[in-house]
Amino acid sequence: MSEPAAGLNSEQLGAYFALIEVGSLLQYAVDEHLRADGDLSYVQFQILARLVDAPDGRLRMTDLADGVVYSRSGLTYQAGLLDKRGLITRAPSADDERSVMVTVTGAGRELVARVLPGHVERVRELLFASMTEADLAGLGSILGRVRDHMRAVPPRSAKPRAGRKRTG
Amino acid sequence: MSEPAAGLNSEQLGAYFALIEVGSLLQYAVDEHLRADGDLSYVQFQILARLVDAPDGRLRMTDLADGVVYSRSGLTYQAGLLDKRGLITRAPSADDERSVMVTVTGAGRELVARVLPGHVERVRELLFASMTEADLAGLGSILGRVRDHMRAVPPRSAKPRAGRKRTG
DNA sequence: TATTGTTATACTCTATAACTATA
DNA sequence: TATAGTTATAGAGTATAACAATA
Repeated sequence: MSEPAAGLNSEQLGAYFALIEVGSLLQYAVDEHLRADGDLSYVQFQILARLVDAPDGRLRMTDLADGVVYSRSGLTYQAGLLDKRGLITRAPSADDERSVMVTVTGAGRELVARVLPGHVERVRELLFASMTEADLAGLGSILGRVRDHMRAVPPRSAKPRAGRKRTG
Repeated sequence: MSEPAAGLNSEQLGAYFALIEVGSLLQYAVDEHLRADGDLSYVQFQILARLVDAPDGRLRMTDLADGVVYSRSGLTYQAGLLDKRGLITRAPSADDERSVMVTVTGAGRELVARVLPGHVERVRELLFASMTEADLAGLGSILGRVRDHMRAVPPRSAKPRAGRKRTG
């Protein structure tokens, strides 16, 4: 990597490493907080947060999996844990008997509300404390476009990110 | 999170989510490639890459752990895997008999050289393809400063504390 | 005593494949 | 046949604590 790196100049390489490192450190920090403060993994928090944001606090398993980028079985596992703790409920959908609707319970909402302040506090402290207004605008703009691009790029393996099952 | 989020404005929230998502998608993509192309996890690749960059291709276990931000035992586990595959060697340090020096082997260097082109290709395709020169300069500058800040921030109470004090 | 690293162990998480049931 | 989800299972990875050796 001290070499030209066969396609990335040193400025790109630096930005790439910084992005990976910042993302990792940030995730590590918030994950630590969520576990200590709410006994939640980051994934579990994301699931709950999505539900809290959803109309009626309800989403199909598949929609959740699409968002969290998990295998179905992985989501079933996590949903099982959240269900056991009374943070969500699961019931067959009325529209489509194959589907399962996941709903946040009051306890789930309360837990999210409880950990959210500390969560955003960490984020602000780590990510935004050292940024100017211009930095924030620039970062948001650039990363927003990058994200859109990433989502648009067809996955190499040519299958939808949602259910990536190797060989079905 | 549809609420004011108790401390982050919507611009900050958007930047935060974009950062997490971009970082995750990027890591997922390169990890997938490294496994398919070199049977390496991202962590293993990082270890090898650091060694390739180090003088004489050698580093102490502790220095590696510091860089990769893992527990010692985790690094020992990963080093064991790489050692078994002949990609690194381990030997007691001459300076300090407690230390273990890790060295990349020729096979290790070859493997890194083999996967690197595809690796950077993915990064360019996903991360840089949609960015302008100005974007790159801005992103590198901002994230570089954020990383320095994150590294400088004293880690919150490690863990043993039940209720975290020391809010600043 | 503090530091370096390994080992033993337990646990979390994720993915694959086989399965059921609905469409 | 295709889709939605669960289950069984297996494997990778990580953290903790106990440990040995060296400083």
